Amino acid sequence: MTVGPVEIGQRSETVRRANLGAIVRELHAHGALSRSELVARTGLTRSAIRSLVGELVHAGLAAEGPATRLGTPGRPSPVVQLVAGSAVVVALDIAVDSLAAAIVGLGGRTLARVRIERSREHSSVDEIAADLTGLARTVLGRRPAAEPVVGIGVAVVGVVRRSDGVVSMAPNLGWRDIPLGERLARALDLSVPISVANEADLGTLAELRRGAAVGADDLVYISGEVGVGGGVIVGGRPLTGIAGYAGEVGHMPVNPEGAPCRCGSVGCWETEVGEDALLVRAGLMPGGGRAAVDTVLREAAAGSATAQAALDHVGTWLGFGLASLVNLLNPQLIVLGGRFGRMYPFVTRALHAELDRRTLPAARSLVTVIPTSLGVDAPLLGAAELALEPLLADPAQWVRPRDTLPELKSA
Amino acid sequence: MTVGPVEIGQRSETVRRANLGAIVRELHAHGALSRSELVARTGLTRSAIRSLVGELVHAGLAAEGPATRLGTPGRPSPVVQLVAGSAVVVALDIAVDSLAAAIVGLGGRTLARVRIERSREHSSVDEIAADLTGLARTVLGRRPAAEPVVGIGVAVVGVVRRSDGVVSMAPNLGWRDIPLGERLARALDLSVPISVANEADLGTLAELRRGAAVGADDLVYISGEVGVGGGVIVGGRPLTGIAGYAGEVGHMPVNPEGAPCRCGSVGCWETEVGEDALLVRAGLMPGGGRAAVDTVLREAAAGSATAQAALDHVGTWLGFGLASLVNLLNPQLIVLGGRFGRMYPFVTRALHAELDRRTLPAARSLVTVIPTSLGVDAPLLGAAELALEPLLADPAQWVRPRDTLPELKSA
DNA sequence: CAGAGTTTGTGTTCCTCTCCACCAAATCTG
DNA sequence: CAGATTTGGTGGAGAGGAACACAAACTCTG
Repeated sequence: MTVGPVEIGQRSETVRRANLGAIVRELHAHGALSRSELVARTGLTRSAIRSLVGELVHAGLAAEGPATRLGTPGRPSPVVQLVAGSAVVVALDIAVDSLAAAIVGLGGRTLARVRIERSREHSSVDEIAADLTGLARTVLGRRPAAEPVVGIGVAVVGVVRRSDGVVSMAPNLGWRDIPLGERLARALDLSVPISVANEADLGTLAELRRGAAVGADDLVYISGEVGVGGGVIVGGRPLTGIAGYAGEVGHMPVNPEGAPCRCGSVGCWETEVGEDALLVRAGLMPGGGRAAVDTVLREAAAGSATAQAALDHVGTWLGFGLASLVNLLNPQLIVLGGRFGRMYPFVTRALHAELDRRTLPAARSLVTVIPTSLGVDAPLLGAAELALEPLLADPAQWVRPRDTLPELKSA
Repeated sequence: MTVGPVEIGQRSETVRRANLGAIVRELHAHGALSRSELVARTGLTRSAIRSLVGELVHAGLAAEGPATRLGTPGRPSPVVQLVAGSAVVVALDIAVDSLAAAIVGLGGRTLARVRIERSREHSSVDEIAADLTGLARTVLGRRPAAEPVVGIGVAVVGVVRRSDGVVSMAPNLGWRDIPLGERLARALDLSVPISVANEADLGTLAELRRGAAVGADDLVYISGEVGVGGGVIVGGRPLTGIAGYAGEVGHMPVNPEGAPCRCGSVGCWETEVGEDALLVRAGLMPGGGRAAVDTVLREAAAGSATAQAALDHVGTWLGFGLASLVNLLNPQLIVLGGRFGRMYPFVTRALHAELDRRTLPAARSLVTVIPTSLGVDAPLLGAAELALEPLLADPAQWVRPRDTLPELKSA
């Protein structure tokens, strides 16, 4: 219910921008809304809504449709909707086992999407950049019309410096200090801003905007893939930290007696709840990927004590780590994503037992743990949201400024 | 450099309010500033600054003094300063071993202050409320003139629900679900808003505004008293969580094999780095308080291997827990407060070694660990800042609205 | 010591945005 | 079908900040 911080030193133009942004944000989040609903949601007057919506319509960003019959008395209110084709972004996802690209329009509609499997051997920047460029061209070709592209968002399994899109570390890819943003910007050659962020952080954003966490302003998302990632929403805003490295929950030290971690440390959370920890305890080979995890789940469902013990181990340690997060962040919601989402029914008992044991009652009573509602595409959707952010924050840039009012008056 | 989030649905009045707030906030944070410095800092024009400062002066919240000679060419700019006596708050602090009260004026000047020792036996709400009321009356009597009181801020060693000032748990006081805000409001009978918050959270705020962390928008503060508390600043804003319970770092589980904690859990961070952990390892009796800690530090300085080993243990575990926070929050600064501030020189080696071992290099390279620069009064100052917050956010409420401009014109 | 240059305060004018009041339109209810 | 209710449209009013021109005060230079 609040928009981002407004810079000090406001002018009337700033007000217009903020109000336009508020309207676009509401429409982006909730889909079609009648004018009167916009009045109620934003607190703006009918006159202001009329003027601003008129401007959006004139700029082609929004369209007004006929009123929906509600059965209530009073003049029906026309329904306003963002035009998905008025501005689109390219979303890219570099996951451990796959690459994906999508075209997503204003309002959040996916206009085109493609995902390919990726062998873990081919992880050089050149190969991945080339593959992604190909995917991007594919989806750009598949979009219905020549919708204008206003941004590129990239999700990547690695630690990313937000300011310039440098991947400072990605163990799954073997990358260190790779200027991914720059590389992809050059390869795609679209001359629009490019934003790169961590896959889990973007999954969190997607969950907040389109998934199970809509409306949860204080949120923790844990993504279990090969490694363990996470994202945090604080007061409705993504937690980035000073450089964008925040949310690396997988490398919280939890066990002083633990096993060595890929990051170089010992006893990281990931070494207890990561994919390989589960597989090894279940008697399987490490590195088995998603299929192996599903095997464990099937075995547990069939009554295998070994499989269930492995899942209990993961569940207990999940609860152990989550207890830290609950006591530290006092979140409203914890969303388990990635493999954890599928494991959820098998780990929930151990997880909750540990959480009950180790969290402060006050904070415990307010938090709910749920599985993700988005599939593998969560980071991809989050990347789209990230790329759309500038447009939502300041739609005025895309609105032709001062020839709307006379036209409105004469119309 | 940013003000708080502005509600959607802005009006011109909102703009004025935000700009007035920005000016007051700058003056509150930096003390005296010339008009031209205000222009530079806020981005507002000279005209706007003139009008807004004029209004503040007219309302008595600010005063303009003669220009300071800078030796630079050009017309000198008058210096604007907040009038500390124009609005004051009552700050209260319920610490483990002491109670304190202060009168703090706009701009942050402490006009009166008193602190008394408290025996740990007398911890009932009635006793503490009575003592605090007495202290408050004392400082209110000592203030120079009859400055108007605009708020009350309370720091307490316990977990506090921000919305209504209920202390949900305070092991040091033996409290559970105590409506402290309500009790104190009734006892003080000042008919001004009262805000209650955790002592460490308020220490963090004080450190951010008045201490070693000025300008650090992503900050972690760890306060070591009998227990271990903490506060987090994210993007310049205090992290509260959904109900205000955030920052309970003392109860992050860190050691599955650890000792039982007062909170009912096992292996909390507090059980490894808290006061008693140090004392017992140094061969002293637990519960010795500040004096006992100082004894350990003296012994270590004198070369005692036992004392230094105990400090190394604390330092290592401090680093272990801080590593979680660094990987999770990617802060710019970590401030060690309370007993940790005094321990700093003795634990820094072990702490940094552990931090180096367990944090992601990217995040590690950006974070600095420093001891606090504020003394025991940090929470008290933070309580004052908390109580002043509404005034800073919207000084327009305290400004007589619309009789300034005519006067300015005729003057 | 005087004039040039620089910086800042002052006051006016203009622009933009929002709000308010009134009227018109569309729908439901009895 | 008439009244009630809700909402949209329009024009005027009010408020706030920006831009501009001018005046004032200070430093620097010769």
